[in-house]
Amino acid sequence: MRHSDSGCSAHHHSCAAAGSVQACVSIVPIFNHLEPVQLEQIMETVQSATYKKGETIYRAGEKSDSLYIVHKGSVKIYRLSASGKEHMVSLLHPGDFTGEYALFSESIHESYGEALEETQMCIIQRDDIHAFLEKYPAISLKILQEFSQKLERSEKQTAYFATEKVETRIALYLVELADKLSSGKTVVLPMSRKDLAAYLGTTPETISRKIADLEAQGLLKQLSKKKLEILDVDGLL
Amino acid sequence: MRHSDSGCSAHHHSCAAAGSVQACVSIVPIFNHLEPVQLEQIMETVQSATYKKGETIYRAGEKSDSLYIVHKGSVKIYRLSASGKEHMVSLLHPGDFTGEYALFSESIHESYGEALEETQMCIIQRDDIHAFLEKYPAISLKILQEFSQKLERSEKQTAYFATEKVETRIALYLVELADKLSSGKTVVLPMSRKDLAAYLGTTPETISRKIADLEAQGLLKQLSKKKLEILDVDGLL
DNA sequence: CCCATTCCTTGACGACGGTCAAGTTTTAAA
DNA sequence: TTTAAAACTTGACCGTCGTCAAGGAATGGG
Repeated sequence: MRHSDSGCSAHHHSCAAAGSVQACVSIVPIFNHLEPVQLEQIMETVQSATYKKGETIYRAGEKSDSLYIVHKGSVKIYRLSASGKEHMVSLLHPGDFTGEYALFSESIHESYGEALEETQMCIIQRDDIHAFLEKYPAISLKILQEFSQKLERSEKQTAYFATEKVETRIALYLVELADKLSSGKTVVLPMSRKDLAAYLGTTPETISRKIADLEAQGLLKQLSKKKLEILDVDGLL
Repeated sequence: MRHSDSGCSAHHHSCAAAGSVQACVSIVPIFNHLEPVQLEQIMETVQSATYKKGETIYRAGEKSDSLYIVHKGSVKIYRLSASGKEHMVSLLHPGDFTGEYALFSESIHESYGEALEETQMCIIQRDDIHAFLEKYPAISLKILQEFSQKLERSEKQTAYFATEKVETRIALYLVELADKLSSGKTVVLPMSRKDLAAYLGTTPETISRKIADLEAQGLLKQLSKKKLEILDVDGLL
């Protein structure tokens, strides 16, 4: 097992030896089913890094050779199109990970990772992951499960873009959010209009307008910029 | 290893015991690196089925518990949106597979599979696959590679839909096709305008119009309905 | 070969939503 | 707290593209 320390000395973000990193590994679905002994082995190889709000974690074009797990904070993954438009791929919270592509083929990042707040990441090198997979094949199955779920969601997402108009995509997003939070009927938007637009493939202006329209139709109510009360779920669909 | 014969007796498509199924397994990237002995074991568990043009292989809502590998012919995978619009997810050719989601979690199909011509499929049951993965962990790595590639492509696809307008998507599709076929500058569209529209998230009318526009701009030339000569790759991008 | 069906193309029209701009509110930094 | 910057909203305008409709081309079965 290689104890690489690359990625720390040469960067401006702060790094730490694996200290309270334990939680980081044990909250990830990929690893959280493992025996304590195995967990400990993995934790020995984990790098930790913290990023300030707005700081870039990786950028498109850079070599990609590690798995990033969010420990604390949140991370925005986005792509830039040839025409310079931003598309947000996903928003990562503690326990989520990124960099999967790198694990199984030499590759470079096609997306950007950016901390949305003070964020701590756990980083595992590809070679270390490979060693674990050989040692504990059960991990492969877990990763395969995660991958197939991600794939399923990504294809569903693509289908939405291909077949639904913006208003429908926004409505679907709000309903999905309400389901996920299951916080009654009040939804808290987890990001700015700009980011939401980048996620849903539209513009901040259209988001504002459509939410206003939905409110005018009596389907929801804006409690504040970020807080919406869903009044009629079926009407939204 | 279980030798299920479900899916044959009860259906109207024709089935066959594993006969000339050998090629089927050995052409798949997932398996083609295995030893002959291992290949043979897998082949013993393979079901074979043939479908006529237009025949449905599986539909959304059905239980999903096998991996489908295309042996001969071609298959269209598509989704139907709530509003009834069709989105083509992919077009499968010999060596391609589908049904991956099912392999790692109890699940039902979210898409439809339809034979576009006389097609022969090889079918492997989930339980059999699982047994192989435990026996030969190397297969997991291969599948993980395939998955991460599919995931990468799917996210790129989503980004296109989110950020590019229809004309750009069509142009990008043509260029990609030209690259893949590497057949000089002549491209043969592998599907009808209707299917192409379902793939690119637009309508047959718009496809016709945009291709006509591109021709008017001198970027390509229609040799026939399905044959296009790319005149200016850079102009298309 | 003929006919019916499906596929493709083109036109007219309008809706959806992107862009630009201006004004307002919120946020964060000094 | 004050001030600058960023975020949000709303209006006006217009380009892109989806819809509906009609005519022509290609395809396949009898």
